[in-house]
Amino acid sequence: MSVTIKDVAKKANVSPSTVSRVIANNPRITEETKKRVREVMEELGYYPNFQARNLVANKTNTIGIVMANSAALSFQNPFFPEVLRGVSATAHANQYGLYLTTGATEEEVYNEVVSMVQGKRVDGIILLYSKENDQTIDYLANSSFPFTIVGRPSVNPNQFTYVDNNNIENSKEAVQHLVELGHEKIAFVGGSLDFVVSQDRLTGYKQALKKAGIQYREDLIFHQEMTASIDQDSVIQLMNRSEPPTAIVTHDDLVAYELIRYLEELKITVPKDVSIVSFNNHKISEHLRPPLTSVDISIYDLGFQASSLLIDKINQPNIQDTHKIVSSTLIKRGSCRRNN
Amino acid sequence: MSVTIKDVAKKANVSPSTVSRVIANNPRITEETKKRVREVMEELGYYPNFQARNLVANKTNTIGIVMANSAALSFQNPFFPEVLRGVSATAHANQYGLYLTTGATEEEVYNEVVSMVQGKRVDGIILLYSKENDQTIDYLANSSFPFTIVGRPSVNPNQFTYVDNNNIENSKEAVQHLVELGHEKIAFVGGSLDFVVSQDRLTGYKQALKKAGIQYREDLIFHQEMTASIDQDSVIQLMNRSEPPTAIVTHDDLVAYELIRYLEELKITVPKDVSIVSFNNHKISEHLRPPLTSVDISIYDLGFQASSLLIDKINQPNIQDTHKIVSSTLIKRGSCRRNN
DNA sequence: CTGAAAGCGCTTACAG
DNA sequence: CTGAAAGCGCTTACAG
Repeated sequence: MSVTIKDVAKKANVSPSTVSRVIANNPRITEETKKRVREVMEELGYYPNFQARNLVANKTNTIGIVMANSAALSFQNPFFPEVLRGVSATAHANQYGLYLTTGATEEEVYNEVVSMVQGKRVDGIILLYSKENDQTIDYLANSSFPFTIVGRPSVNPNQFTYVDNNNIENSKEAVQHLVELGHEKIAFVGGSLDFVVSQDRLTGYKQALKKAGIQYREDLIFHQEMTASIDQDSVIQLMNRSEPPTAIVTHDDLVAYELIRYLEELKITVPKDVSIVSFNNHKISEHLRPPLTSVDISIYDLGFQASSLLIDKINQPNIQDTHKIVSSTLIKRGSCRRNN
Repeated sequence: MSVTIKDVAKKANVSPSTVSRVIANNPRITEETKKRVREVMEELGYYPNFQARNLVANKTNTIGIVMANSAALSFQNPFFPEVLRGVSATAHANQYGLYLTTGATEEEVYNEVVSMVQGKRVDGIILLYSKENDQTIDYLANSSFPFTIVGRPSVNPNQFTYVDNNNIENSKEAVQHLVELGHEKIAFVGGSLDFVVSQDRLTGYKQALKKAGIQYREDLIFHQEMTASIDQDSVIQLMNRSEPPTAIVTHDDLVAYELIRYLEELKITVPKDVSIVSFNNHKISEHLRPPLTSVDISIYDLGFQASSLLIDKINQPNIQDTHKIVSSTLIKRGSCRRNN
């Protein structure tokens, strides 16, 4: 079998306890002993068994990453790799590994989370989403287990530690940009309203309209449930309205490009006939035609901060719940034009 | 503290061994006893401690995912989420979780892998890349630890279990497509030559040229080291050659679009002036302008199969090494045109 | 069909 | 400064 602490102890003529203390770099051990033990460890190729260590230390040095609903869908969301990149940076700097849920349904994800927590598979959890009436978040909230959320919790925000953008403000700004360009018929294509981010953006949209004295029209609002793809028929419907929009707000750049394509098939050109503002500012959006006006929500930072806050919580269990608002910027490019 | 097997045993008036057997659904336990024990487990909210179970069972039900060089760069590669989606599907179906490396350098990744293996943190490993002279792959090859590779190993392929596309053939086909359209000056923008996939595609490129009787020109070959972005200066250089290319093969769709943008700045239009064939067939490529001719390499499948093969290896340690070639298709779209 | 005991590989008071 | 012992929460031969 593998080399254990006993093998090292025997060969170095010390007790297993001493070897353990050398690994922990306990100051009460002589430098001399340490040196000798370390040489033997090297020689034998000793590596600590994580399971044994985790069991007694009650610590795993692992962060659990929980995706919304279905792993499969999350992987297709351009948000995911970028937020993970941010999470990974902090995790790595603090010697944490990453454990991913793979559940295909909300129910499965919930069960995975419960077993991660109760089974002590991870030291803390990052929820990559915030939605209403989510049993996973309810469970965590009642568990006193360290976790952070990417997104504003739907209720009692000051009882949670989370990171978020100011989504209401972002959306308001995006719409105001269109209003300033003379648009009044502005459609809104958002994600599922179960997600708080979608709710907030819709709120910002409404606020901007109100401020501009524009009547809110239900028939210009769309919500994409679940899928990462937009529905072509909805686009056709939308543009066949008696008063079709001259501008559209979408919730992701790739969705925006898909939309642009469908508009094109209807002989509608962006930005000539319709202006578009989007969210996420995908790396490729500045290089595409038309270059997309998009809100950069600092996805990397969201992940980075969520991970930092979580590690703080793990290390200081009684730390107060807090939140961080990550900055956003509206990047103006060629997908918007003054409405004549 | 948490509820343990002992608590359940006491309350159910059985021994811890029996509780353990109920968890394992051991057929030698009466249905009656099982029922009673399960009720108590439910009542007490018992969940098995993974660390303890893993320690004694010497099994973690976790797959380690190893990315090339740097986690940060891999996260930015569109290949990553899609291959992970495939891996996740099989893993989930077989009740495995996913553990991700976060290393920032090749050295760090190597150390993470060694400690994952020796520390028994995972049951098997999927290498998401194959490159030459890689200490990680060498280590795994000598360790008799279950692992699979996404990509053809650079040496002794039949001593490894891996999945791959037929990259030589794919590349050859892509180039032949351009040749058939009358192109002779065909540039090649590939990834770092350390990666076997890049080598194979270059080989396919050369084979296609040779077959068509076209002279190979070193000055039309570019390799992107590490980064996910193309270098604008290289594009300028390339197009300022005395005999600039009329067609370009790139290794990723998003790279292709970035390239197209830089060409545009030089007043070079795709496909009018230059045709482009790419790899990966990104979901968005059919919706963009120009729609990209791209080789669909079934990334999801690569992940799915790599994961399947790995789980087979974990369950049957003496299974023979094998490999799977995943199909690819050249998807013809609007980025190529006949050379006049 | 079930239990008592040993053990997985560590860590950590408790002694000395 | 170091060691012997107990214990983390499980599983699994070995008995009966």
